[in-house]
Order: sequence, then structure tokens, then C-alpha cells
Amino acid sequence: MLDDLTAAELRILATIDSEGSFSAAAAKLGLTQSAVSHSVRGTERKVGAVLFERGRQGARPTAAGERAIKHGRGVLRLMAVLQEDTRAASGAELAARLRIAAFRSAAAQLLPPALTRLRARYPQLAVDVSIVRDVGGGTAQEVVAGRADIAIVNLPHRLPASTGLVGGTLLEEPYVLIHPPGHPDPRSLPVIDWTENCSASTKEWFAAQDWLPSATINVADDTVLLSMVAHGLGMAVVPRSTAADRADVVREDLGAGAPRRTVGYVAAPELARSTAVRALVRELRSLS
Amino acid sequence: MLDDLTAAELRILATIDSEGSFSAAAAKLGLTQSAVSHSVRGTERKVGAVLFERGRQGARPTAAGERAIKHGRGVLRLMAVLQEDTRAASGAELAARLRIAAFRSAAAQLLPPALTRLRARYPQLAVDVSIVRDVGGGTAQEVVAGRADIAIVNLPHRLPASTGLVGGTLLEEPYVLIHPPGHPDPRSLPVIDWTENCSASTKEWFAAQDWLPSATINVADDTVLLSMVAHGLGMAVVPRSTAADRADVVREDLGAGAPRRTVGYVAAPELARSTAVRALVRELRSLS
DNA sequence: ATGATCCATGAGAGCCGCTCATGGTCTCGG
DNA sequence: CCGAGACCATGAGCGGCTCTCATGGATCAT
Repeated sequence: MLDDLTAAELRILATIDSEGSFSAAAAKLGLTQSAVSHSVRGTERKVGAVLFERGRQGARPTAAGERAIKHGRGVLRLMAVLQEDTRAASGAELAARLRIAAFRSAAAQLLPPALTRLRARYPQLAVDVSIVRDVGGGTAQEVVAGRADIAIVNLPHRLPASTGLVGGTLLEEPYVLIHPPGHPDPRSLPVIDWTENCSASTKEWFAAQDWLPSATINVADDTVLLSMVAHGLGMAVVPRSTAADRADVVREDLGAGAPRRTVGYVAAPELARSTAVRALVRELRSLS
Repeated sequence: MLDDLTAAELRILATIDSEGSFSAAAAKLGLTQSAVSHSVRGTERKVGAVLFERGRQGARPTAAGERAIKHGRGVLRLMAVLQEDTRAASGAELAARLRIAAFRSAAAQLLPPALTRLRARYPQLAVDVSIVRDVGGGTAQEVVAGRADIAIVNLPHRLPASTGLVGGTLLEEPYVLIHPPGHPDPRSLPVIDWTENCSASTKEWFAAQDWLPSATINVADDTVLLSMVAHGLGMAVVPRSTAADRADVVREDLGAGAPRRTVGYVAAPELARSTAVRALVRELRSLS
């Protein structure tokens, strides 16, 4: 009852959950099925609750087990961060693995310069970038599921606060109107929209205008969109940085009422304080 | 290097930090000084960094030690939450201890009804309320220092985001003007201000008025303030709930431009997800 | 010097978590 | 209906880890 749980026990709980049975977890962890059985029994005694329903198909977590597993994963993450972090603070190289989930345009525009500087500062830091389409749960879902340490998100991001994630703002920028060079009346062109575009604020802006776009084309990729605009197929409203460094389109400032997009990040609270995540956030912020 | 740290080791680190020496920590934990020494040596080996500078005055954490201790405290808190929480989920009584830090008026007005309902829901939940003057770091400081699980704060609250706390809004209410009953010209009375009053927004409001208070009296306690107003010593601008249920003062609505105060909470991220903290937040929110 | 603080270290006791071996229970397929 | 093959449970025993009990060494006061 007053006994501590060990990291090994928590790892066993988590592994049973993801593998689905005691024996599979044992195999995965290089242990005996017996060890796993004993261990679970022990933690159940310590916690004072039954954590798994054992059946022929393996083991399923009970309600209590769910909570234990969830918090247990948090403990394990935090302990990993503790080790990496104190090693880093002692002057050793930060030799961790940082898993970033980002939507395409962020990965293409924000991450390269930030990662360059991060690599210069921490050469031993291994970085995984996974590209996630920013629909549904979006990139934050990757953090919730434990597949990423930090997610780059478009703010405001609609995810129940109950997930317990923490985050912050990275940069804010206005949208600009882009159109083909040399067109006599760009606003008569059809609008090219982009699936992952944070459409709420741009839609609002369009609604407030006294002119209406003639038609709408939907495109899945921002590079394709830029190329279509450059070829005269239409005009588009995109974040300024998306259109930066393109000589083949014309940017038109939308003035004070321009829609703006805010890019932020989200991380599990245990990881938000780790050196690796904080270093990345610092680099991303210093870009603008 | 790949070895897990145990909860006992983390507790030893934290205790050395707060007690200042190996021997004092040993005494506090009911261990031998030898055990502490061995333990620290072991964790230093596991982590790969020296965590304490040993001197004649005891032991001081190194930079690496600071980080290990900080994260270690987080791990310990999270492990405690894990145990309480899974027990609660298994149908047992939630038998935890919830430490609340609040400023005086919140403790007096918000907490009593919320705690009544909390007690009805979780009879076994032990609650400690500590009153903290809302100056300087304010109540949030108590959470940062680990002396409280949740703090009631006035928003916006100015604390560096780097502390990694999470929080939210609980309620928002307007300020009202109160003055003695039956006074011919209440606005000619001196203003009684109150040290803990969230003065920024009320100062702004006064500055925007076309009349100026004749003088200012400062009082340290809201009950005293109300009593002074009731006795005709002056008038005051206070949050509406502060003046509620007082028949001996007159409340005057300040209209649409009235200053407002926002009350929120702040908690360590590990604790924000615990059943106890979430239950309290739920109760506090359902008051308004 | 002597004592009072610290922390370090070596040797042993005890506990805890592992493996090994075995047994129980349920669900298949012949 | 009876093995075979999934599961998980349990008891015995071994090894390692972490305690205590001794010391010992360093530094600072008186």
C-alpha cells in the first residue's frame, strides 16, 4: 500500500497493454511469462486494485489499469527525460532522440533552419520528423499517442484540454494574396485553396470582402498550389512564409484586416521541460 | 547507463536537496548516512554525472543535480498520483491529500461551497488550505515550490511560463462600487483600497473616470474593508462576490466598462491530471 | 590534540525479482 | 470427448541490490 512501484513494473504494464497478453509482453521484454505474472500480481497488491482482466485472448486493462498505464507511461517518459537532461547539464553531449510531428508546410519551411541550428548546438541529438496531415486530431494526436515528443500545430487548435498537453506559440504571420505576374485583373481568377490550409480565418476574410472569387480549386499540396498560381491558373491566399522565396508569383499585402495564422507547439507535459524540446522551441522562436 | 532509477533514490536526492546534507537526509528518511552515500553514488553511476558537491557544510546540488532533483520531484508526484488515481478508478474511496493554496478572498468565498460538495463526493479526501498573500510570486509560488498541489490565482498572472505549470480559468466577475447606505454623495468619500486587490484593472478604471476620489485609505483585509465602508469611512471598488451577502453596504453596478477580475487555477502538470485536482476544478467551475 | 562535523568505503544480512518447473483452465479440432 | 495448444498462476530457489554495521579520512572549531 505504501510501496513504490518500480520502473520495471511500469514498463511491464505498458508492454502488456500494447502487446495484449502477459506472454507476449514477456517475450518483448526478454522476460519469462512467470516474471510478468509475478510482477503484475505484485503491482496489483501495491496499488490495491486489479489492473488486468485475464482471459483466454490475453489480458485487457480494467478501468484502474487504464489509469495506471497512462500515468505509468508518463512516469517512464519523465524518467527518461531526467536521465538525458542531467547528463546534458553535466556537460556531456545531449544524446537523446527527439521525435517531431509536423504538418507539411511547417516541416518544409520552419524546421530546416531550426534543425540546422539545433544540430550545430547538439551534434549528438537524433531527430525524427514525421509528416502528419493537419486534419482531424492533427499533429497533436501523435503526441497524445506517444509517437512524437513535440508537435507543430496551427493555433488555435481544437483538442480537448483534458489530454493534459502543454504548449505555446511559436510565430504569427499574416496571410498574403498571391497571383500570377502580369495578370490584368487577378481578383477575377479562381481561388485555389489548399486542403491543409487553416481555412477558418481565411474563409472569414473572404466573407468580409466586397468581391467574390469566381471559382475554387482544391489542391492537396502547397508546392503544387504555388506552381499552379505561377502558371496563371488562379490566385490564392496563403501564409506569407509559404510564398516567400518565389520569384514567379506576385505577393499582395492584405493590410491591417488580413487574416493571420498562428503556429504553435504542443508536447506532453513531462517532455515540455526536457532540454531537447526546449532547445527546439527556442530555435523555432528565434527564426522570426 | 541504461539502468532505471528507483523511487527511493529520487526521494533521497530530493531530501538531500531540501535538508542540505547527506546525514540530515538520512535522519529524515530513517536511514543510515551510509545508505544515503551508497545510494547517491549509485545514482551518479547510473546517470553518469556528479549530482552533489560534497563539502564540509553538507552537500549542494551541481547543475546536473538541480535538473535531476527537479525532474525527480516530478516523477515522485506523478507516481503518487498514479497510485491514488488507480485506486480511485477501481471503485475505492479517493483517499488522497489535496493541498490548496489560495489568496484570502478566494479561500473565504469560493472554497467553502466547493469543498462542501467535494467532501460529499469524496468523503475520504483530506484537504489542506493554505492562505497566501497574493503578492510577489503569489499563490502559484506554492505550487512551484511543491508545497501545494493547486493554487487559486488572479488572472492574468505574471509568472514565467518556463515554470511549466498548467492552469485554466475558473470564473470571471465584474467589480462593483460599494458605499455606505444613505450617504448623500458617495463619490466624495475617500477610496478604501485593499492591498491584495488586483489593482491594475481597477486603477485603469479610476483613471478613465471624470471624477477623482478625495483620498485613499489602504487596508490589509477585505473583511475590515467592508466593515469600514459599512461604517461610513469611505467607498471601495471590490469584486462583486466580495460584497455579496452584506446588507450593510450599497452595491452600485459599474456598467459595461466595469473592470473585471478573472480567477483561475494553476497546478503542476503531473497533478493537473489527478482525480483530486480535477474534481476540485470541476466543483469550482460549477459554482458560477 | 581533541572533538565534532561532514562523507566514503568494505563486509555481511535480508529482501526482492528473476528463472525454472509445474499445474490449472479454457478453447479448439479431430 | 479427449488431447493439443493457447493462456495465466504458483512454489522453490538463486543472485543481486540495498540496506546496516563498522570503520576510516578530511576539515574545522576550540
